[in-house]
Amino acid sequence: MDSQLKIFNSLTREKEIFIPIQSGRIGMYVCGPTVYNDVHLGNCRTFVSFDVIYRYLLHKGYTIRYVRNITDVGHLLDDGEDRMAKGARLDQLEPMEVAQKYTNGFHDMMRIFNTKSPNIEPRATGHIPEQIEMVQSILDNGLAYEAQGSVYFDTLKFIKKYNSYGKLSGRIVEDLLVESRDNLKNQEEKRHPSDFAIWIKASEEHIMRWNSPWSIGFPGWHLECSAMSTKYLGETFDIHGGGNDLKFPHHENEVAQNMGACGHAPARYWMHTNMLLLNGRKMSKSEGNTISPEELFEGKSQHISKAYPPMIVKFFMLQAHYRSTLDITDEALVAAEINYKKFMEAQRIINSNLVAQWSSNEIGPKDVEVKEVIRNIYEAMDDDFNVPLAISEMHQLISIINQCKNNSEYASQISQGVWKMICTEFNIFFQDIFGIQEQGSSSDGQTTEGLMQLIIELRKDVRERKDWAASDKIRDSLKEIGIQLKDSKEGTEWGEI
RNA sequence: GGUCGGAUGGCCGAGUGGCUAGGCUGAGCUCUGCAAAAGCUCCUACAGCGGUUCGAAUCCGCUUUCGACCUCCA
Repeated sequence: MDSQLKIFNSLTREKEIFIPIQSGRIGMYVCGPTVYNDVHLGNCRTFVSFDVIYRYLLHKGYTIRYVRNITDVGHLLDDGEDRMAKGARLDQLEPMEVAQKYTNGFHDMMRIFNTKSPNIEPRATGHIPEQIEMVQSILDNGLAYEAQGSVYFDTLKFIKKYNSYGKLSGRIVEDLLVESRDNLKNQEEKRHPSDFAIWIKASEEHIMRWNSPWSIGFPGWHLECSAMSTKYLGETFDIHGGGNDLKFPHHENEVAQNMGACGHAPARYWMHTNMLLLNGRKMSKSEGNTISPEELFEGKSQHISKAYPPMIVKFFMLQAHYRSTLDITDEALVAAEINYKKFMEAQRIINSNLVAQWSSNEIGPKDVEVKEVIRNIYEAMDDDFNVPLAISEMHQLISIINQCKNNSEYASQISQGVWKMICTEFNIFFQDIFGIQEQGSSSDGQTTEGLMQLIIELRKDVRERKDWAASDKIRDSLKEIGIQLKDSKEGTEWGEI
């Protein structure tokens, strides 16, 4: 609302007041997935985090261009083989088929987590000319050199010219300069170990290859993001995000490339999400310490006791700040599940007219308290998107909602306007900003609702006759198939367990 | 080894130089035919050792310990 948005900028390691370059407009680039394998949960956490950030910025009224790339080329394996090519060999598919398959899978997962699509989702392979142009610009500026068909970024010259290499990731240039790595391919072509390839000549067996002024080859590791962010957001834009593990070398080199080509850094605010942990360690495809989204959803993992549907997993993720690590434990997931249900129940109360009719026509004594809670939610979000704190304030709101529902006298202490405010703001945050939605039910909603009303009606007759045995049998049987009945003075309600 | 970031109650997790986040679990109570839900109450922690301060979990130093990055990784 009125308070100023603060963002923790990785560049300065401080929270800064966010001021967009162009008033009211934001350009945001987030590093997307490499589509040579199924998405893992860690990716999901990062993209869920940025989704909430994106949604909150939208809610604040900004016009945003949100760009998130798909990396389908250009990353080397340890053995020097292109990732996409390796995937192709394993699956006996065309490289682009592999990319498409996993891109589809990624999109499905983003939909399951109810994240909004970026405005542009560019693919690295679709921007080879732009990348070649950028290589040429860097060469023209004297910050790269060609060696046997490959082009390398000249970190020594870059450091001499700008003295800013290592700023983002906190590297010490002197250390970098003495560093030496011997297991790197084409080491002998480099003038210095810290130089990195921006164009790589393809070996004979390399499948993904494009023509260029230097060789038939493919773009370097970090070039795509530089080229595509520049193309769609301009040479300087507002926010650049990604996982913490991309800080070095990926983002550091990205900055160098942009400065090398355009003369200035690409983004004003760099945001990094922290890692999702499993057993206290980073989830990692290459180390095998992982639990897949599907395993979580289906409960098929040694690490968990039961299945956790996507929205519960998402809610679990939101309970930690994006810059904190989050360790997956069964206990924490159980807590998230209970909380999720609590929120869904509150939403149901809000959407019924019950409380509205009890609220006061005049200013109520509780109004101030409610407004305070709502203000706290906004303040939490404005303070570097503190979602967990915002959620804790929403628990206060839920407590008020529940008391209103239980107690018409309590409800009458809140004015109609403020009750409406509770409803509006709760839905804004829960649905629009956190992007939580009802976990899909297996059966058709309307039919179930009708059947349940009938059963509740019949059971009411039984209860009026004080036939508790029959009444309990209905309730117990329903419970066995996952439906919970709740009796109260106002009647009986039902919900899925 | 270098760089960076953590260490908060049974568990998860915010935050701050003094005004005891929040949630989950556990115990008790209210409501209720009994359940369930909800409400109320209780369990009050900041790794250790020094220092700065009227006052530190919050600032500084050291120690222990964990993690991330330094190599593809969200």
